[in-house]
Amino acid sequence: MTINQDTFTGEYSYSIDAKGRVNIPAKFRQSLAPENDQTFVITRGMDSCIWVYPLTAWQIIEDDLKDLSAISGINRSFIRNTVRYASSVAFDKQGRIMLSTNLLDYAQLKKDALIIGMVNKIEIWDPKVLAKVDNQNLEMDSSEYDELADKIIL
Amino acid sequence: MTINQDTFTGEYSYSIDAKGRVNIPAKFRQSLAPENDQTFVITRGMDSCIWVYPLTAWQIIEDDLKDLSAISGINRSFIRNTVRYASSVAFDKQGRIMLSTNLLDYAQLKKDALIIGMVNKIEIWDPKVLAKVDNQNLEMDSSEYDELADKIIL
DNA sequence: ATAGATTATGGGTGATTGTGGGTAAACTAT
DNA sequence: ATAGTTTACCCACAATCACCCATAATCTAT
Repeated sequence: MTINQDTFTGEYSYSIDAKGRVNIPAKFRQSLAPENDQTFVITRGMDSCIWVYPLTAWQIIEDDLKDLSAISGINRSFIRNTVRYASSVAFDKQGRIMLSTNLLDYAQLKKDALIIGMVNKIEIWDPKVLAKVDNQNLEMDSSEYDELADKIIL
Repeated sequence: MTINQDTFTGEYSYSIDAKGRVNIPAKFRQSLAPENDQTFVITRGMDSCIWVYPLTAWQIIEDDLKDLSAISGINRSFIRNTVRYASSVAFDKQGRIMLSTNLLDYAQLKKDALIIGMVNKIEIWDPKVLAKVDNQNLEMDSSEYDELADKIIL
């Protein structure tokens, strides 16, 4: 039950209420380190989903970004698309966070939300959108995939 | 009887109760190293079965995944597919773990469960499903087998 | 073989969790 | 300022889960 702190795994399906709130799975809340002060940073993901970081993890990303110059296009793109939409949110007494309409639109979220632990962060997906992306990934060149699978032995 | 820690062999047949709980064979619980805190990580296996890892073994996998940059799409997809169905579970005072309906459905488990030691992990099968897969494997020639091993991730 | 311990399986109950909604404070734009 | 809107905080309730106890079957050691 006590996994590594600030580490998230598993898939959970929740619903977004009329006010734009989603529940953060209890397991995720429990593994969130106390230093985070029950706070996450939500932002646009690089896929059509919302990324949710523990506050302290995000602070490290910000520090790293300060050291990056804008020479690399990927850096500029990352800063523009990711940092730009980031905001910190604490969860309420019921364990929910509020999502801005901006982020909801970006991730095409309506009623149902799929919350997936991605080890160091959390992703919030619309189920249909994720299914589509999954299919696209199946068609992707698998040699890189095999390389990864060689490194990480299950 | 001094076996290696976190090493599992043998086949046991158990029943899943109405609440979705299965017993972990006493021998397996005893060989689980104390650092695991009586905790396993369960996830989808290859074929229609559930994989059960000692917690510390899974943490090594997670640590490897943490080193992958999320800028690469293939990395994100790999991480997502690897951890998506994983969750950590401690066994209760009677030595049982709870299986989510998601995993039960995936492995087509109903009442009877076959628990098999796979050296570094444990597999949970529905007896009929395993029998079918065994037959398929007999019909497969070894060249197909090798090809598959290259393609299938994990 | 017998007694004691361990194991497998079932169930009960209080606590937690997910979800909805209410209300008052804070903010916006006229 | 005022009306309208949004946000923060509170309460409620049903469903689920964690934790405890009970019992029968099996194993262990004398």
